[in-house]
Amino acid sequence: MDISSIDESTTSDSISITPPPSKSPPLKPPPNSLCRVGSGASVIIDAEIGVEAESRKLPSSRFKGVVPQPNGRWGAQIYEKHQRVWLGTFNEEEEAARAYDTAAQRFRGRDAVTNFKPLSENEDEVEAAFLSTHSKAEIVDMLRKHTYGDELEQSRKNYGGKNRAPAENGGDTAARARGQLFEKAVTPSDVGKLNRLVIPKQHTEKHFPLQSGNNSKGVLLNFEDSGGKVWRFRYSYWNSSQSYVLTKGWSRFVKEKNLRAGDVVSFQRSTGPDKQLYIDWKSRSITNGVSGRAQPGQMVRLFGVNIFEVPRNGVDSCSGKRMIEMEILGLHSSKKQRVINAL
DNA sequence: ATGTGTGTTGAC
DNA sequence: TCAACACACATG
Repeated sequence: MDISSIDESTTSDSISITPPPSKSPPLKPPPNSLCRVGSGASVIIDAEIGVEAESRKLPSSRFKGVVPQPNGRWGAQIYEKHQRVWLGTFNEEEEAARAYDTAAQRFRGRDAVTNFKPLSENEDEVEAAFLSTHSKAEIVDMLRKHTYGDELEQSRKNYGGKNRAPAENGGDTAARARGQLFEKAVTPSDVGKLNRLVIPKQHTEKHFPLQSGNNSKGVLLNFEDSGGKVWRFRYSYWNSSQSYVLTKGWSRFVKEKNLRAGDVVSFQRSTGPDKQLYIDWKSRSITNGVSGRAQPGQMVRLFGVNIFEVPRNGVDSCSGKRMIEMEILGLHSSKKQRVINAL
């Protein structure tokens, strides 16, 4: 694997790569003259003569960036700077072709020559935004893991406002990229004296590793918050209530973040090879003007510097950031609260 | 044992 | 830049 060598230069700047002058995308698949029979060794049938010829030769793909594999599957690859970037292997030739298309658009811009791509140009804005907010390495990683479609879908769902994270600058976002696992609006008991957070069952089964027989005492999970602070929670199953819960460590989080019933905690997991877990939170509804909290449109200032503008359109992903900004500035939690109340 | 994806080469 | 080919080596 050589993803690490992918350099990151064309991200937020407008596409400067010019398409090949003589070609006009999209590439249309040529007539189906080759038949792939079964899997493994290829058999090429000459349709004209009707003679079946055994051949060790692998069938060429009709698609750009797609190469046959010895076992009948298909590989996708793209070249950049004298180097091949492997995009993974796929069961279907078309699947590999789509992977190439995606990579081509990320590597070479919207006008890149592709196999299918410009078929649906309407909803492409979201995908274009998605591509531009992920590094090449991340996109390649998704393609190789066959998770690109899911990630894109996630991003569509989260596409509520314009407060998307800014594009990466040095290609360093590979370690930061994360996919949303789930969110929960915390209940009064989640932030009360029970010192636990109930994780909705459908989410635990989908996202969290605990298997009932496996670990009755639960496991310790590390979550990183937006300020880079790591929180360790015990994650376990409570037979009494038949629920999955975060216990030890949770109350400290509630206290430091000053979580209140109705606030939303969200969990993410790194999309990269490391499976780092992340936790973040946002206020229930800033527009409701919960006492002691910032109002919409208000500029949060600290030491004379504008650090955060409270969004006017209700809850969004930035609403917890004042805490984080203060953490960066090294304030203790008690002081943080005082600063907030003073705002 | 199987399959992936890299090393390599030569054409375009 | 690109795909064809062979096969080292990763994977289970």
